[in-house]
Amino acid sequence: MAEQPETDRRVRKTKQRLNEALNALMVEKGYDKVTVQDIINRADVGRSTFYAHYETKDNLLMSKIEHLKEDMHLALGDAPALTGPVIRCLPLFSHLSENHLIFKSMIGSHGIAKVSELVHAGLLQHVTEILERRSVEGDRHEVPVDVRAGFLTGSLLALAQWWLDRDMPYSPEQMDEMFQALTASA
Amino acid sequence: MAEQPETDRRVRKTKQRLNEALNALMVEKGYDKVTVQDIINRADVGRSTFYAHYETKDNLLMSKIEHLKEDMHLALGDAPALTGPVIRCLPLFSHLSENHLIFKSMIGSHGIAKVSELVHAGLLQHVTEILERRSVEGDRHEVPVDVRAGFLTGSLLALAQWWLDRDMPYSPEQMDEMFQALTASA
Amino acid sequence: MAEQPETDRRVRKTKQRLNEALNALMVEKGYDKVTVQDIINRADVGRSTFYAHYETKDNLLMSKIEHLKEDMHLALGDAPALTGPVIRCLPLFSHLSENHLIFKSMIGSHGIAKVSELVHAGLLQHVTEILERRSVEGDRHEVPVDVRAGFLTGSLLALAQWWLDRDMPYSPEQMDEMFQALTASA
Amino acid sequence: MAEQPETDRRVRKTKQRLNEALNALMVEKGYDKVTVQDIINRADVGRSTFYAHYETKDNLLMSKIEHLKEDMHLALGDAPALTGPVIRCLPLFSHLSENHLIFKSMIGSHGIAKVSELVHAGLLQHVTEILERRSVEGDRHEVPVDVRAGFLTGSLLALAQWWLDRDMPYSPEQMDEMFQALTASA
DNA sequence: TCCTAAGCGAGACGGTACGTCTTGTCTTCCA
DNA sequence: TGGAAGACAAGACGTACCGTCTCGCTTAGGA
Repeated sequence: MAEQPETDRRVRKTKQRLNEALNALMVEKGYDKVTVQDIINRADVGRSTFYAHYETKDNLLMSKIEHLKEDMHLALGDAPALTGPVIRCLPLFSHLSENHLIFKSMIGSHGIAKVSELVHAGLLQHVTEILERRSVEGDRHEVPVDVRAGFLTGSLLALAQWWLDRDMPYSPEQMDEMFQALTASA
Repeated sequence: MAEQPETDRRVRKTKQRLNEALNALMVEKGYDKVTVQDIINRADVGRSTFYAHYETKDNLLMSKIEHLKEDMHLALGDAPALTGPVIRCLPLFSHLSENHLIFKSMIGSHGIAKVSELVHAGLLQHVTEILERRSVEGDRHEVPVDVRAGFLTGSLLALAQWWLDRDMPYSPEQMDEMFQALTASA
Repeated sequence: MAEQPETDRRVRKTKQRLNEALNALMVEKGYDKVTVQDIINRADVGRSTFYAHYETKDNLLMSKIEHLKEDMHLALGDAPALTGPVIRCLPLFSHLSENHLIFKSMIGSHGIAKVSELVHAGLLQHVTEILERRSVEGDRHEVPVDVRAGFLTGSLLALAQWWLDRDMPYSPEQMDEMFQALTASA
Repeated sequence: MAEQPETDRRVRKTKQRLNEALNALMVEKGYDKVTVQDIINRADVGRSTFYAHYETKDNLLMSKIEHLKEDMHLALGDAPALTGPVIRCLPLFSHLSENHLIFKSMIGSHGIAKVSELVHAGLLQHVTEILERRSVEGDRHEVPVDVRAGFLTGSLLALAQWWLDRDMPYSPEQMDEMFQALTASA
C-alpha cells in the first residue's frame, strides 16, 4: 500500500520530524497559530526542505490525516453490524483518549474545520451504509435513513467534541454507554 | 441606549458601507478569503477608518450577527419549559428556513467556525438551564445533566447543519418531529 | 522639476534613510554584497516599506544615479568649448574627490558595472558633441572623431578609476594637468 | 610539477562537458544569468560532480581563461622594448579580432567584470615594467610613471572595448596606428 | 579474474535572500 | 478637532539558488 516503497530513508526521517513538530505545535498553540517557520524551527530543518516535501502547511496536515482515516476505519470495523448498536463507539472513544491532545487540537471545537469535515464525511458514509443495510433487512424506523444517519453522525461527533473540549471528564466506557442511552430511540 | 446621542450621521454611513462591503465579499469568495484591504477598497474607505470602528475583521462580522443571538432567544422563549420537549425547536427550524441562504453560509458545514461556536454556546447555556431546573424539580435521568446538555445541543446543531447543507429536504415541522423522536430517550 | 511636488514628508524621510543606508553599506562592503535586508536593517525600516518605494535594490541605486548625472552635467558645463582642452576635467576630479568614498564604490574598478556604463555613455555623448562641433568649425585631426571620442572618454574614466582605486594619490589639479598632458596629441 | 599528471580520462571528459555547457549558456543568456543548476543540467552531470571539480561558477570561468593570459603575454612579447612605442598593440588587436565574439562577451562593456579586471592587471604590470625600465635608462617625462602606466593601460583597454562593442569598425592595423597617434605625448 | 577505490548521477538537505502579502498602528491632513 | 487617507513596521509566505552531504552505481587498474 506504500506509495513510494523505496523512499530515501532520510526523506522518511525528515517527514517524520516535520510531522512530530506540527503535532507538538498544534497542541501547544492551535493549528491556525502555527507558522511554517515554527515547524521548521521545531523540526530543525531548512525552509526549502519543508517545501520540498509539502506544498503548504495544510498539505502536511492532510498527509497526517491519512493515518487518522485508516485508524478510524479499523476502530469502527469493516463489517456493518446488523444487530446491536448502530455505532460501536467504544473503540472510537478509546482511540480518541489515547491521543486526546492531538485529537482535541484537530477535532475539538477549536480544532481544524477541514479535519472535522473529513472525519464527519467518513463517519457519515459508514453509518449510512449500516442503516441502509439494516433497512433492507427489515429494520423499520419512523425517521428516514438519511436523517437518522445525519443525526447519529452529528450527535456522536458533537458528543466527542464536547468530551475532548472538557478534557474527558468521563471514561471511554461511560461515554459509550451514555451515547447508546441517549440515542436509544434513534 | 445610544452611546453618543448625536452620533454623527457619517459614522453610521461608514459602518453601513463596511457591512455591505463584507456582505458582498463574503458571498463572492467566502469569509476567510476576504482581507481587510478588500473590505476597505470595496467600501471606498481609508484603512484607519476601518480600525476606528472595528478592532478586526471578525469584529465586523460579530457586529453583524448580534441580532442573530437575539432572534435565537426569541425563538427559544425565555421561560425554561418545565415539561414537554427540552428544546422547542420548531420556531428555530422555521427561523432558519426563512433566511436559509444566510444561515447556510454562516453555520452550514462550510460556514464560519466562530459563528457556529457562538450559536452553540448560546444554545448550550439555554439547554443547560432548562435541564438543571428540571433536575432540581425532581426530573431524573441516568445520564448526567452536563452530558445531556452537550448531547442535545450538539445534536440539534448537527441536524440543523445537515439540513441546511442539503437545502432543507424536509419541512421545519418534519424536522421538529424527527428531532423529538430521535432524542426521545435523551 | 520635482516629480511628486507634494510627496508626504515622511516618504521623503524614508527614501532618504534608505539612500543613506545604501550609501553606507556600499562603502562598507560593496554594492553586490549588500542585501535588501541589510538596507532595511540599517535604515530601520520595514521590509514592505522598502518595496513600497523601490521595486528592487538596483532601482534604489538608479534613483541615486539621477543626481549623479545632473552633477556631472553641471561639472562639465553646458556650452561645448570650441577652444582649449576638449574636456575641462578639473571640476570633475574635484567633484569625485569630495565624495570619493561613494564614487570609489560606484565607479572604481570594484564598482558597479551598470553605473560605470551610464557615466561612460553620458560622458561619451558630451565629448562627441564637442568634437563634432569643432570638426565642423575646421578643426582637423588625423584620427576620426568617433575614435577620438571613445578614446578620450575611456581614457578619462580609466584614469579616474585608477585614481579612485588608489585613494587619490594626487590632487585634482595635478590629475587635470596630467590628463591634459597625456592627451595633448588627442 | 604537473598537478594532475595522470588525470582520469573521465575527469577530463567531465570538465570538458562543464566548460562547453558554460560556453553555450554564457552565449545564450549572459554569464550572470547562468546558474550552477543550468550548467549541471546542460552538462548532464550530478550536482556534486560539479563541486568536485570547481569550487564555484566563477572558478569554472577562471579555469577557462587561464590560457587567455598566456596568449596575451605572447602577443605583447617578453622583452620590454626600450625604444619605440611603449605598447606594441598590433598583435593584441589582431588577437582580439581573431576571436572577437568570445572577447566581446568577456571584456566588452557588457562583459564580465572579473575578467576585464584580470586582463587589466596583467597589462598594467607589463606596462609598468617597461616604463620603469625606460625611466631608469634615462627616459624622462613630466608625468610620473605610475600615472602614465595607469593611463596607457586604461586607454588601451578602453579603446579595445570601444572597438569590440562596435564590432571592429576599423582594422587592427588602423587601431594600432590610431592608438599610437593618440598616445603620442604619453 | 576478481576486488577495490575512485568517479559519478542523483538529489536531499540547511541556509540565505528574495519579492509579495496582510495586518494593526501611527501620523498627517483637511473639512 | 476628529475622521479619512494612507505610510509604516512587522513578519509570514512560497520561490530560487547556493554549497555540502550522503547514497548507490559504474568502471577502471592493480592484485
